[in-house]
Amino acid sequence: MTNYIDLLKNSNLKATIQRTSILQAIDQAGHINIDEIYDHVKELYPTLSLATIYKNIILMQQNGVIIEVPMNGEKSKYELKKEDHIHLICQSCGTIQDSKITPNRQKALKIENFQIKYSQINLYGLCLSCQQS
Amino acid sequence: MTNYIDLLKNSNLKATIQRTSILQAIDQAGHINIDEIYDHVKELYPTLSLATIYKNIILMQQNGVIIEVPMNGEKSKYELKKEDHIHLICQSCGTIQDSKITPNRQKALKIENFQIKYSQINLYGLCLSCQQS
DNA sequence: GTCCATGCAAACGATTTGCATGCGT
DNA sequence: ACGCATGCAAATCGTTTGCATGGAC
Repeated sequence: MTNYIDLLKNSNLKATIQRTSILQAIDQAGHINIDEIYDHVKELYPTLSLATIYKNIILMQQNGVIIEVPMNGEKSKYELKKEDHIHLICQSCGTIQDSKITPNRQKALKIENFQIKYSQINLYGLCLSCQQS
Repeated sequence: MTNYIDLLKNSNLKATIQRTSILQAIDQAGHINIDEIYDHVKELYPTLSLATIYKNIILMQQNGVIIEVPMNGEKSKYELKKEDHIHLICQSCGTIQDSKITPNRQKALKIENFQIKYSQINLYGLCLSCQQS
């Protein structure tokens, strides 16, 4: 699985144990908010402080290691940076799935007179298992 | 232009002058955050308090009169509820344009095994006039 | 050894709450 | 007249900051 140390060094950040722990928490969860990162990381490093998480989340965003996923009403979640993709958010169970932006989709989203740098697409609804229950 | 009193009554909310002022501020701006609403509304009703805005924003969201537009990094903006649409957000000048979800787009976004209730699509980039400068 | 990162506690700012009064119905 | 809405001030919560110490390079 991903080597968090290299990920940090390649982004010009020192590889501290706090940072690799935060990345691990994000990677394992897929999409996770600050408090959840704190809960997760505290088990491995009980002395890690919330302030450190806040400082590093900002830093890692600036350095392109992670990205913010603003959530309707709730606190933003974070994910490791990867290709642009769509989020499918289940309103019933809360799980978030990723879905690719296919060439077809990309074409459909093209817009005259506006040059797209990146897209942020959240589709809210019901996942398969929640549809069935 | 929209009749804010009816809009409120149809949503089972009392039509107070504070509420119509808030709706007017949102409608005129198109997309606006809490502080901007406050600045705008204070000119018409200097006694209107921030607490009232917060309370009503939550209420009007619950009653489907307005919707939240979560913004990357910044404070959420709000807009009057209307058909699902795409937001084109200029990273240079900050303006937000709306763009329709055409049948073609809708089709491209369809997803197997996920039932979409509503979509939240923000495309970040450069608007025409900022591309030119 | 140097410089940056961490962790604590204090500061700050945004949002929420409780309650007495006012207003829409 | 009734019950909800408002506005103030206080309380609360999330986030940021300053600074002394520790750790990565």
